[in-house]
Amino acid sequence: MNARDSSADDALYRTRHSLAHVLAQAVLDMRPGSTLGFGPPIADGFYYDFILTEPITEDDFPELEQRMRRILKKGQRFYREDLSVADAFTRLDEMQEPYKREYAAELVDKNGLPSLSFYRNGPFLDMCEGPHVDTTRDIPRDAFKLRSVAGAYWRGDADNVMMTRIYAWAFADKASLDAAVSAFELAQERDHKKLGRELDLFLIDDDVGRGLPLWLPNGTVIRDELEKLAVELEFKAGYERVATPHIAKADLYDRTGHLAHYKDSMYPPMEVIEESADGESVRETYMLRPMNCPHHHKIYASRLRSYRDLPLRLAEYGDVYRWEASGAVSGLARVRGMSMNDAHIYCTEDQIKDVFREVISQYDEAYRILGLNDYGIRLSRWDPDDPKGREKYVDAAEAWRRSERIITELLDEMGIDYEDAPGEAAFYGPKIDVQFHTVTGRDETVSTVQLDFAVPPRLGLTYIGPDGAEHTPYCVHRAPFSTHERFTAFLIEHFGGAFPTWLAPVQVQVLTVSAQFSAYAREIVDRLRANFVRAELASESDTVAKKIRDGTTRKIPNLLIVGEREVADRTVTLRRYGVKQQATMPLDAFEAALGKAIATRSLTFEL
RNA sequence: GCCGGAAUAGCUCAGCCAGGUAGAGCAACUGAUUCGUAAUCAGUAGGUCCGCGGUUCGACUCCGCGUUCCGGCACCA
Repeated sequence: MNARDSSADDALYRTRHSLAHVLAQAVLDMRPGSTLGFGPPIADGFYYDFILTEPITEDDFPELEQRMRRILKKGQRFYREDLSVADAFTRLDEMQEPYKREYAAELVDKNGLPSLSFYRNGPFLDMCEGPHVDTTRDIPRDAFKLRSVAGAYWRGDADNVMMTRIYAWAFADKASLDAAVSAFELAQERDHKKLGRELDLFLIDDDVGRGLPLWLPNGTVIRDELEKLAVELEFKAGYERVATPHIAKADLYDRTGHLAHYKDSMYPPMEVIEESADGESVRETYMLRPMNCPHHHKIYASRLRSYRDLPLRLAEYGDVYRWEASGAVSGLARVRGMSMNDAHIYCTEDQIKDVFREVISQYDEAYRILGLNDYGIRLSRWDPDDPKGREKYVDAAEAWRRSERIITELLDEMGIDYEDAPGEAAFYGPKIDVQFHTVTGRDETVSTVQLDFAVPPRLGLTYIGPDGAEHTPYCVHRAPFSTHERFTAFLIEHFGGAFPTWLAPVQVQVLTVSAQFSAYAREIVDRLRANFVRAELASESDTVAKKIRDGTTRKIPNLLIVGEREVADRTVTLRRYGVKQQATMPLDAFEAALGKAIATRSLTFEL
């Protein structure tokens, strides 16, 4: 069911898959009359979906686990049985498993299977491909743990019934289970919502609205530093910055096609009525913009463009608003108002590959600076067979094939490994998504490069070619730093809140051993601040131990301790976050090293 | 949006199951302390127990509705 299942024969797969059956048996025992969905192994365990007669909550887990262990103890043997299609259907009807029955019919229809396999262990019977362990005694009783209960649509389709999914961890032995559970708990500590509160980075206030974060001073520093970096990288690559308003007339989004595809996830229209000079009232409809491209397109279209002007690169950290589904909104990761690291590159078809190369190398540079390397590339393509395709994609088969071919060739030429993802394209064209594996165990799209063949012609964008005739440019959309919101959420978790000096809200905190040294401490702070270092003086009335504890809790990267010795020698004692060993050095040397670490955006701070 | 769970001081949480109108630690504030490496001491203040309704002599506690958050699913230009 996913890529990880290729090792279908290995023992752990069989253990997890068999445990799913054991869970189902225990659930049916506890909730007789419930019906089954799917119950596959997954990366760290397994789940099983049910329609339950009575809800199950996490409070039921101890009892459920106990029932499972009892089943394991019994040593139920797994028996496989292959039934003809007709017999299989009859049996599924007898079992009163309508969802399994539906799936069986589809397997037979689509794949033309001549027979279907069933597995029985003890009283439990399930239509299933296998393989399984020999007996439930082969499964370690202390290497699984129920994790959570969740809702999930049957077959992943929101038009279907909602089932109850029970997730569990399962491993080959207790040590692996314990390791996975404690890794999970550790990851919870890095949750950006938790760290965002603890480090005073942002807040979300009900009176302002769901999904509309307010950036606090500390968080704003991170935003500003990221934006500064983005602007530098873009400047070097020949981008020109523009600034455009947060709203536009609804008609514009009608012409681009955004309304047709995304109306439901836009804030509703604002109607205004104005009186014109001749006394007529003129009604106009405005919308909060859900993306910046139409505004940039209008800048492109504001004058006649020659092929000599291309590629033309327009960049803006643009604020956009999207009516994200209530259940999707979460912290900074998914919001309704966001600031996007946007740019649109207008180019000819011949230039597409070069533009992509340039953008990809910019991504490499950005990731290198931030020390990000745990990611994969996904080629997000059109899916011509998608039953909902008419709503999801522009209808232009030839243009889809053409643009996808260009990008596929490019990826191959660059020797980039990618995951092919039909059905993940934007409505206006294919894209390359950078999928990060986050420390909290999720996969998420952080950056993206998109090839848009559809919107420029709709807005009548043209350039004059060498042949003297009008042509339509392509538009490449790119956002290496995603939105400030999502990217910061990602970085908070990546760094666990302990940002490198150049990104840290407070870069240096100076602590005195006692208040009698505060003149020197203040001098240091003033000197650093004069050089735009975010330095501050720690509270005077606390003990040294307390000040160190506070600075460490706030994850300030550099604590400077000054006392009698430092004042006498004009030195500072540097205590780096997470580094046991301190170093005492001349103030000048510290300033020079710090200045260099900040200027080069160093992750480590070499002394 | 859907399924399930939760909401008590700025934060972390106890009290609620068995109704009798709130408690701790940290943070904050005030004072004392001036200290060499992860919590100095004392005091003060801080709560429409998410909101609205219902049951009850009486509701933080029970019930209903709503809001927000969390875990997932769906969605993600």
